[in-house]
Amino acid sequence: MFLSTTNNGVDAKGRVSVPADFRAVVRGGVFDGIIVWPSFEGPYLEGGGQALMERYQALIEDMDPYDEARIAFERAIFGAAKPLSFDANGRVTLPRELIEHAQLDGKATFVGLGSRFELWSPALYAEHQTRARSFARDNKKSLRLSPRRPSSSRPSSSRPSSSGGDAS
Amino acid sequence: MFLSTTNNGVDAKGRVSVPADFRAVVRGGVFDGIIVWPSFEGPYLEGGGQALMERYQALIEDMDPYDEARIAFERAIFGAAKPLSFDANGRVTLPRELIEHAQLDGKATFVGLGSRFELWSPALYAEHQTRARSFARDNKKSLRLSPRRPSSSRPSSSRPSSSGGDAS
DNA sequence: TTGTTTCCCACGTTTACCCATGTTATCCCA
DNA sequence: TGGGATAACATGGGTAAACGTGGGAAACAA
Repeated sequence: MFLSTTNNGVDAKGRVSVPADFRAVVRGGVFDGIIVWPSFEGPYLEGGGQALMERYQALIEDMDPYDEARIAFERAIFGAAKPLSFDANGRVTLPRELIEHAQLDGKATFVGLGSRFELWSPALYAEHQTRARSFARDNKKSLRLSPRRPSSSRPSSSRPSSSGGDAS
Repeated sequence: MFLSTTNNGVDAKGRVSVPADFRAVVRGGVFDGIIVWPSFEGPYLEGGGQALMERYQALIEDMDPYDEARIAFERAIFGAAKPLSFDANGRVTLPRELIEHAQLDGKATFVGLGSRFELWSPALYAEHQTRARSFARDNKKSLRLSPRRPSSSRPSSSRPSSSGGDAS
């Protein structure tokens, strides 16, 4: 699981050290590296291991072969994704397009997000963070613990809670 | 898996370098090359390795023999598909009709789409790329990662083979 | 012949691999 | 508990191989 935030340098060749924790997450797959693509939400990159790509592929292959949404996703995700393999020291070389998209200039911030991660220019990330914070403050009321599991013994809905194995 | 987008040159002889990553995907089959056909959706080419063709064949053979859609697919894909073998440097020579269909003029953009790829004129692709990205952004909610299906133990070549019509 | 296609070689650029070094974190033992 | 040794990590740079590209000779068809 990709966790926490790390700030690493990007040298003149576009190389950046992937945090050791992140490397440990993707270790073991046939492809020893990460897969990175430009976000279509803003000036940052998204990434993950090969397993993440395979999950996307499984999702997409469930759609109709010539569905418009399917083709759009294929082009937006697979078409823009770059597999970046680790060198002997755990670094990857970011292609120029990705550096430009994220406006990286000597530094890059890895943000772990569980099943995937993001790569930001530190300045842009700080800005994004403050905005996200104030957004969260203004909208915190909508962040209640959703009706995930009414574990308090009140059988309000007639849902027989199919998987009852919540042994935590 | 075909990933990322690459822009390569098409010389006067119609030769174009297939990206090394793409070559690695199809390596190992009996036919050392790619199979390309004109898309019936627009001015671009579609392609893949021999394995992709076999998957299409399996799909089509599941349709009724005289289904109009089946005949159309057979003509559009198999009838127009050209196997292009690599030369010593990993290039293929595009036939004239394919170059004309995709309106290639000196440059060609390979777009990896997971199990297959597309070949575009860079200018035409740039146009479609922006559309695909905004479409994907607007519809990304339909791409939920969470319902991870437990049946994905075998990533590729999901040949059902249970219905015994497989008389090879 | 003339035109087309296939094979071969040569070249510049880019990339991946290799080795070296400073710094931080971790461990062990006094 | 503190300090030193040691390993892990991040970083910098040089070199050889891979990659994309161009052109020409030989084989083939018209």
